[in-house]
Amino acid sequence: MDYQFKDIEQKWQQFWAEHKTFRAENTTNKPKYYVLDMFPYPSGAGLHVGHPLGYIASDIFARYKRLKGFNVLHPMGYDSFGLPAEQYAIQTGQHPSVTTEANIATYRRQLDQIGFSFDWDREVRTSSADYYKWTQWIFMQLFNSYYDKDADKAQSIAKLVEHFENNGSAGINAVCDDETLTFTADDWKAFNKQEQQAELLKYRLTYLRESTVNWCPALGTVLANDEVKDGFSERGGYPVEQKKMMQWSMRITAYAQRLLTGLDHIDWPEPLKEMQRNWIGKSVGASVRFPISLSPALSEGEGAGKKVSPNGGDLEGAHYIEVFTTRVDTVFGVSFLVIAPEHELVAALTTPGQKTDIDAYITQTKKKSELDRMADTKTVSGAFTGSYVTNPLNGTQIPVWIADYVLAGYGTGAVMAVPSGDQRDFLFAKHFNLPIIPIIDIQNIEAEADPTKEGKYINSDFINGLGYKEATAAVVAKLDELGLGKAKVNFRMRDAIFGRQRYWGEPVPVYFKGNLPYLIEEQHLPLLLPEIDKYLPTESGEPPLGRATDWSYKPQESRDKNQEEATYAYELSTMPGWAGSSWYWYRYMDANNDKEFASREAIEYWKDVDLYIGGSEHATGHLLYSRFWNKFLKDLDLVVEEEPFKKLINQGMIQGRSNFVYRLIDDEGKGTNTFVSHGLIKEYKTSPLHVDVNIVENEVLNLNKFKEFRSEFANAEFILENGKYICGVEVEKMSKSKFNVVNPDDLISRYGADTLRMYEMFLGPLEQSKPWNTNGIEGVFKFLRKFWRLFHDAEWNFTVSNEVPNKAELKSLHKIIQKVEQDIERFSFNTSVSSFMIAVNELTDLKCNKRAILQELVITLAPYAPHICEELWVMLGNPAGSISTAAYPKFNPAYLVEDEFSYPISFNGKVRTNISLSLTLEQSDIEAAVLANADVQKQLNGKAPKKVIVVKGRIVNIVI
RNA sequence: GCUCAGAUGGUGGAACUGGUAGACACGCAGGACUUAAAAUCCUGUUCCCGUUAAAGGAGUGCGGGUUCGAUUCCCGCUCUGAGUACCA
Repeated sequence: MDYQFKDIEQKWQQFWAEHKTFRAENTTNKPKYYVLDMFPYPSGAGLHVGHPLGYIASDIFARYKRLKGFNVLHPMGYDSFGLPAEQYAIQTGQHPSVTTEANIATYRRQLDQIGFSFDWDREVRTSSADYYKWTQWIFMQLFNSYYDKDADKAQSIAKLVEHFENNGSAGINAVCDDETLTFTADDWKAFNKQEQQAELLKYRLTYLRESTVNWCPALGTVLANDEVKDGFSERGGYPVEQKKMMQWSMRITAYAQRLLTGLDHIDWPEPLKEMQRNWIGKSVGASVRFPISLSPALSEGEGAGKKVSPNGGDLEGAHYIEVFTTRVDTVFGVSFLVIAPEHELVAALTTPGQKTDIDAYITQTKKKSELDRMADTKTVSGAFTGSYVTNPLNGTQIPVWIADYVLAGYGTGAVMAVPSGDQRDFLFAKHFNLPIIPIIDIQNIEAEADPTKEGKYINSDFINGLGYKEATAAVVAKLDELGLGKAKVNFRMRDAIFGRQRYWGEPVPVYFKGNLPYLIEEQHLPLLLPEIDKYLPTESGEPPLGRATDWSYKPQESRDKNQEEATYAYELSTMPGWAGSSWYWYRYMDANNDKEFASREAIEYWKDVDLYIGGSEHATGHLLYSRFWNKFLKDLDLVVEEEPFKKLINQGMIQGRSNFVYRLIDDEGKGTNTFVSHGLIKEYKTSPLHVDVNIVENEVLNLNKFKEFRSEFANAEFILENGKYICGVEVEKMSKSKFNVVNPDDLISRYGADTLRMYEMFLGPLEQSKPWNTNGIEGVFKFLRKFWRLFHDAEWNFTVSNEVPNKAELKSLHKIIQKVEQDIERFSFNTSVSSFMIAVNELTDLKCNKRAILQELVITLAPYAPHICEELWVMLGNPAGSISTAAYPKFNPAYLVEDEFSYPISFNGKVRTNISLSLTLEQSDIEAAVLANADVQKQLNGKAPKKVIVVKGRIVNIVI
């Protein structure tokens, strides 16, 4: 029979499912290998050809590792909580679980027909209660923990309570919202329960606090920083504004340093690590305190000499402005201070004379949206508060300004401005006519600031004449001595906002008593998502869960006593999309466990993910949060590895490749029904028009299908070149509106899954982004037919011989055995596909149908094209399904050695002659033979060579 | 602006640590088979010059360098893509 891919693929997919061929065991003697894909959000659109790219690569790798004798865990699931299902529910009233279910069914069907070797017994769905029970459970562990800086790990909150009871706040070195509050053990005991809870909330790793959040009015919810791109929501592209709200947050900042150092120990792409480093944004510098001076107006007369703010307001104990700087060495160049318009001391620092200016400026800043503020980086603006601070090192009076280029959210929201060394400060100083003090001898500050670290300091008191390093050390030491500054590390990363005002997410297992959050009892997990009638926020602006009729908690004690009155309202917001995906790889280890999130045994066996394949768009979201949760779970000794994903590969994005037709424009400028082929558009006036890529083949438009494409084209006429209509091409995002979506289902029904799998790999390097282009899939399909033909005679009868293979055949086979092994280990699947084509071409030329060769070839190809290989494997007389546990053929380098070899010799770098030599010659003989060769002698022309270059025992170049 | 990645035929792309650039595939051209088409198979295909065959020259974004020898290493530049952006 000819190659009938449809029958073959259906047969084997069914076989694998029925026999659970790819089930992974948690107990075996084999070494483990965990291959993970980023699980998909099941969207309504289904899969397009870009989605399976990474899955195919990981599947090849997983199948290959099985052949190499590993017990491979290769699971799949769905990240099924999320916005689109909810938006759809709002529009249609359809419950999100219904759409989600339907979408999962589509995904499953599409995944199955590509022939992946997933262990479906371990499937997880983040939206199913037996999964999110454990997401809620981990939330509870976070709530019950604080970060101990001395131990550098998370600890139980009970330990903190114990410490407070015995020692008060003294001796606690923990990550906390408000480090200034101190109390004794007696104070603590005197606090009532409410006050104690309020204090503990400042330490908990997940906590509730009023914070500025990214509020998206269109979506009616807050978004995390990584979900906002350029002032718009990542999903939907709606505008995002800043708003103060009580919000759940995750204290990821406690882990900033560990998240940073951990990057050095994992095998991830460097660009991705770099993105995480930038996101964490560590800067090493110093904090410096500038004592607030009396305003000149108040330095005489009534109130003179009193530590009050210039406008008579209370400074609440703050007698200085604290700034963060990475260039403390430039402190003598400070000519003004700038604080953010939102800075808490602005009101207190504003003198009566400056009040109008400052108020006007603040109003103006507030009006500017976040987006304008970002776009407008050219204009210099600001206002003088009227107040001064004192330079702690030389007593200079320094004016305090406000300006929106200083961000309230970073550092202390205040900067010391050094116009000679910082360009923004320079522009500000020029604009407002403030002094610019040169502080380094080689500085050139004619036209712009010069941030050099070379040269010697000038105008800088005790560091004059020093270099950068010594100066920095000297300044830090001096500030430390004065108690006005110290070395400090600052991180850009903020705590992650954890609450979402949405319905379709995990309910937060928390109820409120006296406005403070308390955890529900563990035996009441999971806290099920309630049914509601509509998915919009309530009329009073509460999140959708506010619509639930019985959304309140009865603690166990009141349940026991059957007390009706003791019920407490549950939290109304739900968890963000990243909650469920921040630990899912552990669930796969023990997916059906209803006692624990995963058993200790399972975790100790599988440990971590050996290979993770997914897109780089998750760099600062999922991949960072996952590392954070993993480290937390490690601190609690619930998991065994510090980092969850040992090796990570980013598959490139598949872009769309749009085709265009060119409509002829008539003299009046109106579009006609005539279309001009791409090569001729310069000679006509035309306008481009997207055309469905599925009716274009190798840029040639199928004219009949085009006439059916839209009714208006039924009578279309064409101006052709060489009898064909050639379409234009452009690379764009894959989207329905651009008619460039290629559906894997179509390709599979035309060419089969094996062809699709190999073609996706053949397209180019896995990690490179590239436009999808179906041109060329024929080549892979032809290859598989050729491969099939190797096992058959001219009448398509299965015919293999038991003859002993000859040297040429063994050479072809072992070349491919070695190549595939090397390529898979290097993740360069595309060149392997080429090598298969070469091998099969060679064996076809040799008319080789020998069992010994073909059997091994089938195993080698099986990870790429599993269906056809399973079929041939059985035809070769092996038991069905056993190919997945076969052993990868052993490479024997002896077969690659040739009897005779030929290679080129260059003279002065130019190739002049080709030489053939017998391998029976000894190494030394080879060199002599080359020099004695007639062609070589002719080139040398009787002279002795100046130099002879030998590479791997061969003379490759002779310098005359 | 900063950080990172990249630039090789008509196209996708090969070339592992510097050693015959363009593997493999697509496309294109020619041929075989066929009444014809499709499918299949064979041959050619970096460019220039030339041709019966040859022989020669140039060539991996641009300019320089190191080297017997550079797509590969170094310096400078141009362009493309990605991330990030008043981060003090």
